[in-house]
Amino acid sequence: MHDVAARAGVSIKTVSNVVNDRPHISAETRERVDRAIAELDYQVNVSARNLRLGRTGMIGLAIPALSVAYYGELADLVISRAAEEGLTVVVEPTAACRDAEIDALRGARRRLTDGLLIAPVTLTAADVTHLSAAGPLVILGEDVLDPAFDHVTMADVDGARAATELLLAQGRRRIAVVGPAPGEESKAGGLRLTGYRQALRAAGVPYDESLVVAAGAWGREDGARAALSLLDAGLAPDAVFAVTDTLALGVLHTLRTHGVAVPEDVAVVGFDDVDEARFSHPTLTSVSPGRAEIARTAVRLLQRRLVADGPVEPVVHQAEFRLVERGSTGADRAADSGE
Amino acid sequence: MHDVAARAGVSIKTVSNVVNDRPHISAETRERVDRAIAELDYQVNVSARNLRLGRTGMIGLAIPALSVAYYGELADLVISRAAEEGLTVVVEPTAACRDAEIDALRGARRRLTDGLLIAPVTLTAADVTHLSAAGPLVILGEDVLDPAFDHVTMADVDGARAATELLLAQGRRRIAVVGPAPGEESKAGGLRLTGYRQALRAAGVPYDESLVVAAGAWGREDGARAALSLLDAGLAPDAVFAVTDTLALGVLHTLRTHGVAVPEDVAVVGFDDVDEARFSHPTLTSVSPGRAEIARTAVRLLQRRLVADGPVEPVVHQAEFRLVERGSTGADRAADSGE
DNA sequence: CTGAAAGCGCTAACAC
DNA sequence: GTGTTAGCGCTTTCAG
Repeated sequence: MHDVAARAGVSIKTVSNVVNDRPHISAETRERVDRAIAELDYQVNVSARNLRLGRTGMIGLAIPALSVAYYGELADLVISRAAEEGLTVVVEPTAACRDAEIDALRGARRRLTDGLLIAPVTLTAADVTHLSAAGPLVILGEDVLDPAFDHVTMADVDGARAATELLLAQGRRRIAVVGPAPGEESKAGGLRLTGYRQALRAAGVPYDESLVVAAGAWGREDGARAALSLLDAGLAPDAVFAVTDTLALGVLHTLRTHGVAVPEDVAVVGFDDVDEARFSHPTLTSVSPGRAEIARTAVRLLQRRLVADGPVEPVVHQAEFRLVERGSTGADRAADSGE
Repeated sequence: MHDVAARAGVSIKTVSNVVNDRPHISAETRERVDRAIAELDYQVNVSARNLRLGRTGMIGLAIPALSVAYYGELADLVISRAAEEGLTVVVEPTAACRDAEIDALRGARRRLTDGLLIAPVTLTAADVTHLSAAGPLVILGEDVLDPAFDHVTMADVDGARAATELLLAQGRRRIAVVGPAPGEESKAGGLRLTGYRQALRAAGVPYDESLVVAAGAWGREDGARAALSLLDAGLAPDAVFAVTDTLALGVLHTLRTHGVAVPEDVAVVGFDDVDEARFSHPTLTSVSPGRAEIARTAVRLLQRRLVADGPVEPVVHQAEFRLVERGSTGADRAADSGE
């Protein structure tokens, strides 16, 4: 910067002003400085600027893993939105592990970033003591852990209700649910089960607990196994609502290998609307949780805290969902793929 | 740090020594400093340290997108290896777009990081002029763009040959290839086609160009479409080698919907060994390119440059592949999933 | 509108 | 073994 100033025949302060696009600089001076910058191939030193400004321009994104389709797609969106705000994202995979989530909250990495976006899987409301570690924070996820923090949630209950209503409208009455673990009322699976029950109640269809199958984890194989247990038990459902797309894809697999026609014999709906749902066989009807809106809102809320002087009123934002109908509920599939 | 020094009754320099684990510090002093650090909840200022040291402790990872399974899985591994080296990763999705790839190489972000790992999709050897932008660099990918840089490649040719040999050993003689675009000899598709041809030649099986089907892009739907064109053309292959798993998954889809039994009528092999291959129907035999080794080696090569004083001799490293046999070539599927 | 000087928090010579 | 001191490159009062 000294060199640039010397070459342009101005003071170092003027160079700084030009670089930071300050007003009150004569066009002629600005041009001279710009030329000097170009000639010397000068680039500002980010570390020095950060030191002086007391911020790093970076935010953390703590999620279970990038290899999980939902989070990989979310990360792409967050990175893109953050870039528009001039922010750089550091991804911290937590492997859905409690220690890693706490570390994201309190660890050294936290000092490296100005703020944190975290999608907690294992943390509970009781862990908010850990969250008290200072610094701007936005929580992504289903349940509101502590209303003292910003939350960006999705419409688990309403989305699940809409999915169930679609099945009911087709005359389906024995609608199985795959995924919810007992006792997880406030997590995604539990909330989505709540939406399902609301739809049943509104339609006057009795709730049959034997049609609810837990799935262990949320992988394809868990869905396949759950569907198998449904078939083996002779429960003869005429529809399945799986609380995630990966589970639904596993369900589709089992139904296919057992000669059950989808959607004729059994309709299937998932949740998440991952890319793979557009290409499965049949294509998968799913609740799109508004990933783009979630990413956008999360970055915006965090940025709001970054630029704020004083304390900021916490916000809970729920993204709008959309039910995307595809082949697994009999929708026209012509637009879905090239087949 | 001043406060810590004051409270511990030592100089600021001693605090620095303790924090950085320097030798020649009496246990007693160290303990006193540690206590003061804990009491004051002191954390080093990363920006200041970086400014002083002239480095940031961060590396970039430029890949097409995290939502693409292969790259999402790779990113998880790179982040984990980098963390072991004390490095923080900044992911830069390029959307397989030329401008974004050049920006990763020359843009402002480059100044923020000490080094860059890039998986170029559009850059060619001619673009090495852009690569000349200073700074440690490791190139991930199939072809060697410029031997002046470190490259971490995978065994495209050998892996494809092994895949083809497996099919030949089963007596398959009409082995279709899905994916290679004409004129991309040095890209992944072309290299994998080369391996296929080597295997045919070694087995004395004539190369039939009509069995090679380009696929446009590398999505599931592209594979489905390519398989359809094979069937429509009445080419009656008894096996398909798809140059990526996503293509292979599309191929499986089409075969299934057309009543072609896999592996009885047609065996299928993919390349990449993405997680989804373990759960498809049937499970997919695939060439595992050694993702873990690629991630490990790439981080190691970059770190080598980061710590080096003078110039470093460039290295080209090819990861070891492994052919993973699954249901789509008739392997025992018992271990693959819970079904 | 531009210049001079101070200092962000840390590390590394160099003395003691 | 430990203390003193001089910057790393930038932004920013405060003068002019």
